[in-house]
This record gives sequence, structure tokens and C-alpha cells, in this order.
Amino acid sequence: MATTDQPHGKRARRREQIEGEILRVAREHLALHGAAALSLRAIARDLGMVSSGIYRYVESRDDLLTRLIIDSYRSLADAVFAAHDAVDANDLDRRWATIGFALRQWALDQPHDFALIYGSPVPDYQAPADRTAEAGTAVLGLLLRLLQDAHDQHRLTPVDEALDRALDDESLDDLAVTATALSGAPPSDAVRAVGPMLAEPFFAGISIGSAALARGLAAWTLLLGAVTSEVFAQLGPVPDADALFRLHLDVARSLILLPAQSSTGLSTAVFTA
Amino acid sequence: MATTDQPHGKRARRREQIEGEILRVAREHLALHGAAALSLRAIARDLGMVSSGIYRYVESRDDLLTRLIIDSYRSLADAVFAAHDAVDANDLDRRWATIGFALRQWALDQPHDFALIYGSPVPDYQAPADRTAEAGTAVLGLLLRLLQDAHDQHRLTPVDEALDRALDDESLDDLAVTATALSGAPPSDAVRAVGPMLAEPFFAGISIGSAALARGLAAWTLLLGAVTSEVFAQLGPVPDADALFRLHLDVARSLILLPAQSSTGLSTAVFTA
DNA sequence: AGGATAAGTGAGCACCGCTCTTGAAATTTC
DNA sequence: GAAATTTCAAGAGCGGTGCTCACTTATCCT
Repeated sequence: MATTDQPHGKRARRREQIEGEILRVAREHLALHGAAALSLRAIARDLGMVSSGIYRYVESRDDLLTRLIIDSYRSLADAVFAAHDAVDANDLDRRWATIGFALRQWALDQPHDFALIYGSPVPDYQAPADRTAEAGTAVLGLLLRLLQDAHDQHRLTPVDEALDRALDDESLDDLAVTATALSGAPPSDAVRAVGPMLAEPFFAGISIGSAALARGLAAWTLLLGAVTSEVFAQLGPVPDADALFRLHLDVARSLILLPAQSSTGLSTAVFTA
Repeated sequence: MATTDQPHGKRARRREQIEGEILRVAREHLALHGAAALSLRAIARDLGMVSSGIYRYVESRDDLLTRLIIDSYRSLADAVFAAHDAVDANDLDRRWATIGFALRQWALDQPHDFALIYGSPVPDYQAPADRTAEAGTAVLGLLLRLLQDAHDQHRLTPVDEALDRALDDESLDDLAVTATALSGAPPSDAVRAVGPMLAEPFFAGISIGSAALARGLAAWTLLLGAVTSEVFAQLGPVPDADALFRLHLDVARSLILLPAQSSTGLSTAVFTA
């Protein structure tokens, strides 16, 4: 009965290194030519190994894509969290703006990575949710925390606003199923209700009511739509993309945050300087 | 000097027919397997011609893709216009809801077509704007007309709302360049300012001010983001996707339309029945 | 009728994902 | 330490792809 479960000899070390190199070269190719042009043979060639050799490390092309997707989610989450955590936690407007700008900048810096996770799903297969869910929800979880803090500071856009009146009760009830706030509801129900993408850890301690969470989702959708529109150039060449994005970001902010007493337009002004 | 410019013999007729069949089969394959799996050889095989023969009719794979993109834009525009034009022109809320639901239904019915035009751009190349611009802007033009009508009926969400206050003057000026309303500006400037996607014919007779147009763009972005989110399953499996979409649609509506006196929630109620 | 033009054919190039066999190396077991 | 076992590199090969080219045949135009 040896104590070592996993091997650790020179072979294992070498394997780990090669796996890392494969992922590194794959990310290079992805950044240069996009996911569609990603070729296992080309990666193997770059690494000086024979084409079939790469299948010792990668199960299939889809498998490699899945790893890249997870990696991209992590990269995005790291960028957004780093930016967000460097901001005064009490400045809700700035936190929202920071999340938005960090997401946008990350997407513009590595458009192929963005396309990988928020563009059209690859060919037939769709990323196995069980491998991408955890990494994919991080940013959304951050938004939830922001909503919770806004709730605690009484800065949430109130429910009786115009846009909520337009939602009749039935719709709101439906939403309570779809995007339930889960105030007090056990996390297991959360997973069932909103699906694996919005899973357990992010709903812990969140209690903001279904309407607020619904508007949070709308803000998120608008933010993501704005970034998508810009990265994919859906409106053609836009002269002042910055201004357009600031508009979208501010509209989205207005869906969740009441304007602070002192500063209006702060979230944009901060980044205009 | 013959009077006929284009040939019309039995050869031309046959060519026209074959071109149509190629597009038809291509659309079949697209619907079944998606754009990434589209193969010229397979199409040629289905048509009983030898693989190289298809290059007499199609310049390249990208060329066929471009035709499919244009076709998809047309198909989408047809669907949205047909639904929209069957609605009372004075009922602005219902017109907006109809546009949104028609877009969503079209996207859900043919997700691969939707991915083709609103998903990640194909491999390296991006669709030549000069061939896709006209078809691509139709729906956006419809939204502009709706905004203009709202303006004329004094139903536009006013400029001094909270979300506009947040936009400082500088931002609004930037936007006036980006998404200028072009009140009175010559169409040639319009093309230069907003790019080929928002080209001449759609700005004829539009005079709603830059702020309203900016909010119109935000509404459009949110709508498109909502459809993208659903078609690409970006939030994972959502139990009540209908309710979530109605929420997004209503939030987007609130960005451009003041609630009518009599009916709140009408736009959703209409389609809930 | 005859030359120009267009369409169909098949071979071929370079690439792709992926599988299988074979021999060498590293590791584990005895 | 030697044998058995697992892991890996390498190569050949299958069927698929986009695309080109030379060649024949059919249609068109004068």
C-alpha cells in the first residue's frame, strides 16, 4: 500500500508541461485566427510533435475547445474581479461602471475569447455545462453581490417604477419562477429554478426580491448586448464607440441603481477623464 | 445593337434554376447542421453534380456564406415586417411588442440563421458590408419609424428622465456624432456618421433628436441581447423563457415609449393570451 | 457553319480530425 | 535487478474538406 495515488515521476512532470504548452499554443492560435480555424494538427506542428501525438493529451478538438472556454471564463472573471475589487465598495455606481468597462475592455482585447464564450456556440456540440458552469457564473455572481449591496443601502431602483408597473402580476409570478430571488429559499431550489448557470454559491446571502433580480438580469443582458454589438460590429463602424457604450452602461445602471444624491453621471465621468 | 443585355436562352434558365437549388440545399444544410458544418462538396453531392462543378456557380465557401447571410437578413426582415404591418399603426406599444416577439420567434425557429447574422462572425472574413448593409438595416429602420411615430404622438420617453440626467452633456454630444438623429442633416452625412449599417433610406424623414435615438439604440441592443441570450442559452436552461423575454421586452419598451394612459402591460398581455 | 463562351468531369494538392499499429521508453511489480 | 506493464512518439492511413486545373462537351452568337 503505497501512499501516492497519482504518479509523479519524470513522465508525469513532462506530461503536465506538455499539456500546458498545448493550451498555451492553442490560446495563441485562438487569439490570432479564431476558434473556427483552430487545428490540432497545427498545434502539434508548432510543438514539434507528430500530428497524432497530440491525441495523447487532448481527447478531441471539442475537448480542447472546452478547455479554452473554461480558460476564457476564468480570464474574464479575473479581469473583472481585479478591476472591481480595486474600487471603493461603497461606491455602487462606480462598481457597476467598473464591471461594465472591465468586461468591455476584456472583450475588445481578446475578441476571439469573447466570441468563444458569448458568441454562437461552436458547430454542433455545446459546451458541457458541468465543466463550464462554475467559471461561467462568476461575473454574474459579482453583479448579484452588487444588487444585494444596493438593496442594503436602499439604493435599488424601487419596484413601483414605470417599467415595473408594465409587468402585470402574472408576468412577475412567472419571473419569480425563472429568475427567482430565492429570498430564504434553499439553494437546491435555486439550481432547479434558474438552471446550472446560476448555481448555489452565488445565491448564498442574496435576498433582494424577484423584481430587483429581474431588473438585474435585464441590466446584465443590456451590458452583454452592448459589448456583443461592439465586438461583433453589428452596427457597422461606429465613430464614437466609447460614447455609445457609456450610454448603454448608464441605461443599464438606471435599471438597478437609484441615482445617488450628490453625483449624477458619475459612473461615466469617472472613465471619461 | 441587340436590345437584350442579359442572356436568356436555355442555358441561362438552367443556370438560374441551379443557383436557386444550391441556395435551397445550402439553407437546408444550414438549418440542420449550422454554418460551420456547411460543405460545398456535400451540397454538390446532394445536387448530383461533381464536387468541382459547384464552383461554376459559387465563387467560394465564403461567397455562399455571404449569400446565406443576405438571405437570412431578408428572411428576418420579412417575418418582422409581416407581423408588424398586421398591427394597428396607432398602437405603439403593440407595434414594439410585435417587433420584439417576431424577432424572437424567427430566431428561435431558425437558430442557425440567427447565429449567422447576430452570432460570432465566421472564421476570419467578415461579411462585406456593401452586400449586407441594405438587408441588415431593415428591422432597425422599422424601429426608427416607430420612434418617429412616438415622437409625433408625444409618446417618446422624455429627455429629462433619470437615465438621461446621468448622461452628462459631453457624452450626449459624443452620441450626437455616433448615433446622430440627423434632423435635417443631409443623408450623405448620415452614412459617414453612423456607418453603412445605418444608411440613407432609413434616416429619410426621421427627426427625433439624438437622445431619443440613443435610447432607441439601447432598446434595440437590449432586445437583441435578450434574443441572443435565449437562443444561445447563455444563462443555461431557463424554466420560463417567455416571462424572461417579456421582462426584457418591457424594459426595452420603457426606454422609448411613455406608458399609454389606458393600458399598462398591454404589450405583454397581448401575447400572453 | 464556326468560333466564342459556358458548363460538366475527373484528377490532384494541401489541409483537416481521428484511428490504428509498432517499437521505444518510463514505470511498476515481482 | 529483471520482468511485466503502462505510457508515449511515430508513421501510415481513412474519409472528409476547399479549391485549382486541364479537358471535353454543350450552348450561344454572329
